[in-house]
Amino acid sequence: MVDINYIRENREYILNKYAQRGAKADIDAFLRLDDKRRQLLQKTEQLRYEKNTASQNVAAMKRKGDPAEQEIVRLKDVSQSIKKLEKELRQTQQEISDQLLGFPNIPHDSVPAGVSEADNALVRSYKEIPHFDFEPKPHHELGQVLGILDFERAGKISGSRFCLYMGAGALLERALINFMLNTHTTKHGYTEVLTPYMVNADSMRGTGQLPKFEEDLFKIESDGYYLIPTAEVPVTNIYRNEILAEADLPIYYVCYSACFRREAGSYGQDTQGIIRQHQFNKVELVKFSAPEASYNELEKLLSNAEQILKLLDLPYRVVSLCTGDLGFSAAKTYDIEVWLPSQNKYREISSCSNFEDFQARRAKIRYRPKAGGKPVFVHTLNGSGLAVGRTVVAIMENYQQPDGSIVIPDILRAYMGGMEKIV
RNA sequence: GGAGGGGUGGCCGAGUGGUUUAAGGCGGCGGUCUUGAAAACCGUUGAGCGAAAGUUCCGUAGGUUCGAAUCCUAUCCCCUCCGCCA
Repeated sequence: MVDINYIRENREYILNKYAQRGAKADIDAFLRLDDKRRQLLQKTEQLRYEKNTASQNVAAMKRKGDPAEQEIVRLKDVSQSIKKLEKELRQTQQEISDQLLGFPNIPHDSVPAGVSEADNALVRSYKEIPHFDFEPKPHHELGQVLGILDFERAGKISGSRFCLYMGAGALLERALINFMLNTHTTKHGYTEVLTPYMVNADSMRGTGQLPKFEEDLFKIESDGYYLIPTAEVPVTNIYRNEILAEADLPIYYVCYSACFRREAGSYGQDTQGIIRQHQFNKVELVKFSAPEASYNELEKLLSNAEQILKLLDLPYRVVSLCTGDLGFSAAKTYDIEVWLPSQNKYREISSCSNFEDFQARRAKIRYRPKAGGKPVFVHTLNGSGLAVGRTVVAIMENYQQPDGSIVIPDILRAYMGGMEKIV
């Protein structure tokens, strides 16, 4: 959520930034509504003041035994007016907050301007694009031949965009989860958490999935719960409606979770293999930071995620998303893209974002400055560290051998009972 | 699923229609005293909106009333017992 005062005071700047984003937001209509609200509020409070003081008089008169009927009759009118005004005020406020919840975050000034993926800026890349002496196969072919991925039976059990891992495939997925968690907890200073996979609507609103992106979520209609599309939701909401101490910051959490996405509107994309699934595993990094430190924390978080790919020795590049490609809640996002030989291109495997106070404002996550004074909204950040299924894809494709077997990266062997190769 | 009990400030806890403008305690902060500390004593101590006056907030949302923490309705959460259950 964007600060309403900030909108009031920086109309031009925001119009410009939203234009860069390609966001449709009628700021002027919004500001007119805000004016109306403040007028209503003033009138209401005046009347309430009158009511409160007069009510005390009635109480005093009654105590003394004086007749108060005349005053009571007059107050009846005042009370009616207040109710009318309050109703109008409530409606206006609701309208304002509805609109405000629909406004996207404002891109940071360091974000490159652009309209689409093609305008994203390359930050750096790691490792040469590998050359194969044979035609590299896609992971789903390799997986089916090796008997570690079974899409047909997954379709029978659930439907399309689900997958069934067998044997060494399941073990590889589990090994990666453990490897990632261990690396982030022991080398990068994150605290491990394990959260619910079903959350309420307030949590979804807090991180920005609701109200705008309901169609992307799985909902448990009978109970009003939503399946989390990322651990970002439950982990960020740990501190919803709380005031932290400045000494608590920064907070680093790492969380493994299954993630659930409806993938509405992506029909026909990545229909083969496990690139795009309704359910997938992810290890997520989440940070709560003081505002002045958050961009430095973003760089550190990004390099923590990159470290996983370096340890697995997979080729990747980092891009800074342009204004037009930025997600709704993010002020700045780096994507890490891993090389997939079968597609002959880089594919997203992690997305690392600074949300500044956009989520904190929605979720009311604040801290009290050491120096004293009013509570301040924290900055929230998160990034995949990494998407596990896509890491499996990258390993299978980059470590495949001419005979269709897959060499296990050194660092993972200890997590797989010493296994060196999937044959 | 059934029966009961309960949600009040950072925490505990009083408050069943009108000086509650939320008592009291703990904790925190400041001070007195002290070589320093503890103890004791004194003071202070929530959030939102507003330039301010002021106003709102007692789980949440409605309602009754001139007036609601207090009464009514709905709803969420927590606890106890019973049933079911990994």
